[in-house]
Amino acid sequence: MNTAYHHGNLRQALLDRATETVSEKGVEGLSLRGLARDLGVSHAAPLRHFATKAELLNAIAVEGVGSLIEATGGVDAHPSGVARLRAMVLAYVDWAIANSELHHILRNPDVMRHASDDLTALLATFADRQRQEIKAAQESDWRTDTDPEVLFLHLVSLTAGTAIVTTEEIYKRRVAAPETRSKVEASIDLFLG
Amino acid sequence: MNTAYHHGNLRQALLDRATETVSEKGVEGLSLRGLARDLGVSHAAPLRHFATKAELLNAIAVEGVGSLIEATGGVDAHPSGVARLRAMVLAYVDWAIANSELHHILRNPDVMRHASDDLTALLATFADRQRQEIKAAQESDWRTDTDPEVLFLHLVSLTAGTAIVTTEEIYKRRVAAPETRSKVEASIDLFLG
DNA sequence: TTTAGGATGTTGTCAATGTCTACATAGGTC
DNA sequence: GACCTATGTAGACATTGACAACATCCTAAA
Repeated sequence: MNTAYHHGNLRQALLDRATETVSEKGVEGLSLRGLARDLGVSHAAPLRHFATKAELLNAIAVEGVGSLIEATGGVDAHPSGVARLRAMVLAYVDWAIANSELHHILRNPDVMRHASDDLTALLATFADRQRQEIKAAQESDWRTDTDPEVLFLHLVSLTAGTAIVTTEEIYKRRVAAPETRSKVEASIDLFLG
Repeated sequence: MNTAYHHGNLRQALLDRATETVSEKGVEGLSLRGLARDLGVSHAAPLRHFATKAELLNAIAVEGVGSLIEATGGVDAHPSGVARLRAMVLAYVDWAIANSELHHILRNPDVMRHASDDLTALLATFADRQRQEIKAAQESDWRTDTDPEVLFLHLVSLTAGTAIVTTEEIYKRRVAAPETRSKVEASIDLFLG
């Protein structure tokens, strides 16, 4: 039960604290030793759970994508294909806003550079879901004359782009405030409406 | 005349080599000392030009945005507002594909975190240009019934998203290949058409 | 109940790195 | 020809990622 030795649950504590630190000070600002200090363990303790810094970042990303998939999963209640698509995009953006630290980590090339098989598999799962929703929407008579792959490209671009623009500091200030959320909906509806 | 001391033009050499290194090994993989070794100068020589690693990365980003602005600048020849908008978006995406290293650097939170005033000013310039093109397009009768700020949000999201999706390893494989370029055009036209 | 073995932490160590300080030299200016 | 500044060098230090050797707790098999 909640086993573990001196600490209790070091692995999860590392993940949590690391997520905070990265969102505050970036990947550069994250150090395994600093993490160990924060949690009151010895400098090498983290290595028992993550052999390398990249491995830790990757684990955070896995958690993140899992959370994203979960957040965009409660979509099945909606009837029409387009409504589901819309709900999914908005759920994505809302998730990115609510979990901007995780979202930033997923966007960080230095994290994705070392993506594990687990992680890429999860991302593939999510992409499949998007493709599937496109198909369903087309079957319910939405943009039936357009190449599904073009719609997919558009969806992914727009979704990722919107999440970034509403989330990253550099854009946030310049774009869409105030009333960001309602503008996001209007923007999405340019595609889905 | 190509002045300078032992090296010749260390500053530019640092920028160039650093850009290469970052695109190969990421920001984490970039080290000032490694850079110095590559260029055959002493370990502290780079500090004469960039007091800190962040400063170097920032300088690269400034170069990058400058190049982007230049690349999207040859747009004025086009007549209609929408055609100009279209040309600008495609120029952006093409630039991102042709200069994916620079594009990645601009997308890296660890770079943007330390953005200088110069850099943010350049980015603001680019954003202004985008806003202006939207206005021109609306004046030539494109989507006149839509809030310009919503169009701006949509444009920025779609542009950034498309560049990312066609450029970053994780997406590239899964989206739009083959014939990426023609799909990109088709996707953009869903918005501009 | 004891005990072997794995999981988890600790301490010690090493090379590499960012950054600082003190020193050297080249080139242009008065 | 004597300075001054830009540029580069040499040395030093704290921090870091990573490895190895050792310690301790926990569990399951005997």
